[in-house]
Amino acid sequence: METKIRILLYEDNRDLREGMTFLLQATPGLQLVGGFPDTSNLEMQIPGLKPDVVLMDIDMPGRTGIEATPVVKSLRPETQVLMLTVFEDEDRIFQAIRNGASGYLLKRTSPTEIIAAIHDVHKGGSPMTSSIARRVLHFFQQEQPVAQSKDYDLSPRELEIMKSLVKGYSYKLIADEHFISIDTVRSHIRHIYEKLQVNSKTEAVLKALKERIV
Amino acid sequence: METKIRILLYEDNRDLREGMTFLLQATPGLQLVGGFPDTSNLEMQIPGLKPDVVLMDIDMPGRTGIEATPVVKSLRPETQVLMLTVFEDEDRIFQAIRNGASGYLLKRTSPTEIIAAIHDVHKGGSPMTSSIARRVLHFFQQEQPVAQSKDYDLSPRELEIMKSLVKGYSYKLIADEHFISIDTVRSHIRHIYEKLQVNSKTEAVLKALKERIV
DNA sequence: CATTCATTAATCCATTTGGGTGATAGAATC
DNA sequence: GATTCTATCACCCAAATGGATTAATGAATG
Repeated sequence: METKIRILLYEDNRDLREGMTFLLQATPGLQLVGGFPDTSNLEMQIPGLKPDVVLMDIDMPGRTGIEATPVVKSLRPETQVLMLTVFEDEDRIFQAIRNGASGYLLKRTSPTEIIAAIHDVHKGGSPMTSSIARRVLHFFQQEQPVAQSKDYDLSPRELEIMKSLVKGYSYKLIADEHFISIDTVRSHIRHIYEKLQVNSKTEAVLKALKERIV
Repeated sequence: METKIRILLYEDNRDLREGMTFLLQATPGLQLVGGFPDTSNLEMQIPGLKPDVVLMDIDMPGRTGIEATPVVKSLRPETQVLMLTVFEDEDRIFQAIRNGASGYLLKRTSPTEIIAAIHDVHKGGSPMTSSIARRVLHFFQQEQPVAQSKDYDLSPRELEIMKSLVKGYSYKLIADEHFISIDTVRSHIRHIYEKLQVNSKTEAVLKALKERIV
């Protein structure tokens, strides 16, 4: 065993924090470098303690774990944040993930699995309680299945124009971008509308995004 | 142990298929109901064999596992599809997930873990190799962190109008939808543009979607 | 009570967009 | 060689949109 994984713990519940502290200190290969009940001193603690992995509770007084996560990532991008919480609602899961969390465990996870997850996240994996993973996958599955995503058969040029539309450009801008006249742009766009069965820029853009045409 | 989990296997490599067959048959609690080298007879096999869990390879002759997955889900929605493959590229991962896969394991996963994953997916979880999970999370992290998602301070009414814009409605439609005059709609929309710092419907809709205002 | 904000509405005007129609040239297909 | 598809451009017209301004009402805030 070369260097130990440096762990920093944020958890406001005293019992839980002490339990985790005990667990982490008793585990070879891990080094607990700190444990705090709130994130008010993140800006000092992260650069000072240089943790490899931060175990982050969500519901804490002051700055929540969700708000603290992007701060950790900006202070020290190589630090991996592992959420360890009781919340299982999609909102909080996705907020945590979008904010830079690399893993998401429920507190009922066994000590063995928590230790495994710490190693896992440190190696570049993303440990997740499987019910959390299901919710994450569910998010993707609300979109169109790719196999039956219809082919609208846009020509190469029409696709380019479509992309410009999705950038929010006006006809004039698109014309300048592609060095063609505005009437040509309009001509392409009319063909696009016909193929997509829409009749306005906004509808076309929405359809293109939803059905992943661009 | 009440009823066994019914497993169906699709894998074109003969050695692998036989190895998996051996493993699955030797495991109590699981019942292998079939193993095939291609998905050409899905439409007969799924309703006939009523599998609880399908183990699906991606790269097969004829219909690939990615194309077969939505067919399985439409033939028998309660069947869980577990991808078992060597491909680790984001495209295929996301295609499989969007098409309805409930788990995604790499073939180098150990037999013990594969068995655990089958139980897991059958219980409603989503087992994923942690490197796969990392890629999935990475997808979300390309978006704006929520904590610093600016608050554009739209009024309740403006938010409603915004939502209608995102549905692709014209001014006239929005007016009808909310029983107000088209001029009122225009008034709200101008305020929205000012707050979002944009100056067209498409830009507003794109910004609303990207920054999750709606 | 004065001020601010949200909601409603209107008018004027310029620009953008959408629909109809037609036309030309080159490439590809049959 | 005829046909079809793509990309280009043009002209006309109507409808939709965007910008500037003004204003009345009511609710909320201070």
